[in-house]
Amino acid sequence: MRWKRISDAVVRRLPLYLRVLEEAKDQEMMSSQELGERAGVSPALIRKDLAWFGEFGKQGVGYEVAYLREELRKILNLDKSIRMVLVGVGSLGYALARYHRRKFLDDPSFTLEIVGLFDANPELVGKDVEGVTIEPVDALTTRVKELGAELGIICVPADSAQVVADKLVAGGIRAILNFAPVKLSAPDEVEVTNEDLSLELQRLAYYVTD
Amino acid sequence: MRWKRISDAVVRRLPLYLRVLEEAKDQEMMSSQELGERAGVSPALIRKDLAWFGEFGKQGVGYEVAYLREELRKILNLDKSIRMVLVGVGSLGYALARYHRRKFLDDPSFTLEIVGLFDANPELVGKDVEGVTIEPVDALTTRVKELGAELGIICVPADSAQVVADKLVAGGIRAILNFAPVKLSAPDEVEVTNEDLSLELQRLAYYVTD
DNA sequence: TAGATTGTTAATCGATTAACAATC
DNA sequence: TAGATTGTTAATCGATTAACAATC
Repeated sequence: MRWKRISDAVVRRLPLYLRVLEEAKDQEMMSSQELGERAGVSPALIRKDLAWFGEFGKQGVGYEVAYLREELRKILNLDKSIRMVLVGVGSLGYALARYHRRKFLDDPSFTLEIVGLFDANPELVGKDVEGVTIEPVDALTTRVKELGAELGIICVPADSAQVVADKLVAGGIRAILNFAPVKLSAPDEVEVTNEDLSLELQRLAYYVTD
Repeated sequence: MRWKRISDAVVRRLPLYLRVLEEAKDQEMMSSQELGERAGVSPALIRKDLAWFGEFGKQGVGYEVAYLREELRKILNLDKSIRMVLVGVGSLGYALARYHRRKFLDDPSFTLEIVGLFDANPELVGKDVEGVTIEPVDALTTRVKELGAELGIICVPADSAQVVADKLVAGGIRAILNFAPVKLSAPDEVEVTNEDLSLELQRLAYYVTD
């Protein structure tokens, strides 16, 4: 799958469409109209987004739910297993690890697997979280290589986040989800998403005017 | 403070600017050039963003760090206390509650206060998290009113998120940060932000192509 | 066939960048 | 004063919407 560079705005909506299709398992066909209503997006935009990747619909009829769902899974690489590591098993890291491991163990169609957990605290090392043992963060780079991990989740404090990111990158990670409140620097090939909850709350405070 | 409707793209950047200014406490002045580099935004955009709210700089010199910082705090309502409630004290809710309570108790300039915690599980009710006691979710609406809460954080499972949101809205909440994997519906006056971690991971999977 | 809906092109809208006069 | 940087306007860029021919 080698498409031209697709805008992030487009990619961001695809998982949303996928979710709507997965929630409509009972249904045979779905129009861009209906998909749009359920996803909160205009029908024109949905057709335009999908057009970047091919032609998936039938004029006069709409999209075959099962077919479009599988095509979206392929586009998003969700048709194959994706290995992830999570670094920093504090309360947030633990919550995320537990949630995703459970989802992975429960649902065979959920292909995002946490294969490694790491922490700098020796007291946590050796502990088990839903079938994965916490390892020391020192050997992160080599372990990422050994595990073949492609996606990293950072839940460490702000001051160690960049060091961890560098190690993940050195280990060959392709994308990072960062919960530490810092702007990480990484090579252009590595996709970094900052999930900064403090920033988000401060933003919402703006809307709390009397 | 009654500005015309400011674009969300603008508001979203303000907390970022604020953070840079807070990290430069030692510094007297800062140009849009420098602020831009540190925040990862072009200098022109910074000047344009700030221009929506007034004139804060001096030509030929730049911005006074302490002054702009306080002005941004006023714009974002961070100069006054903001009361929040969090609903759903599972592992994610617990992690967020603990993190924010500690930050609030540690740092006197951090004005976002979690004043109420709620859960449907009777076993959790009565438990304490960093000085706040978990209450039953039944009385949510009246408790939100009593506490004067303005901002709500939803960490309940997907199937109860909309019910909780409705109760928060009925209680007079102004903004919601939603971690449940569903698109919530709420009146236009209520600002809803979805922090959907599964969607985010699925999006990142797109960038993990070989 | 008649009705409906796609894929796609053109029009619109909004956000970012470039440029520069004003001025500290 | 000379140099620098703001605030602001005009130009550009990109994303969304509207419209419609193609076609199931």
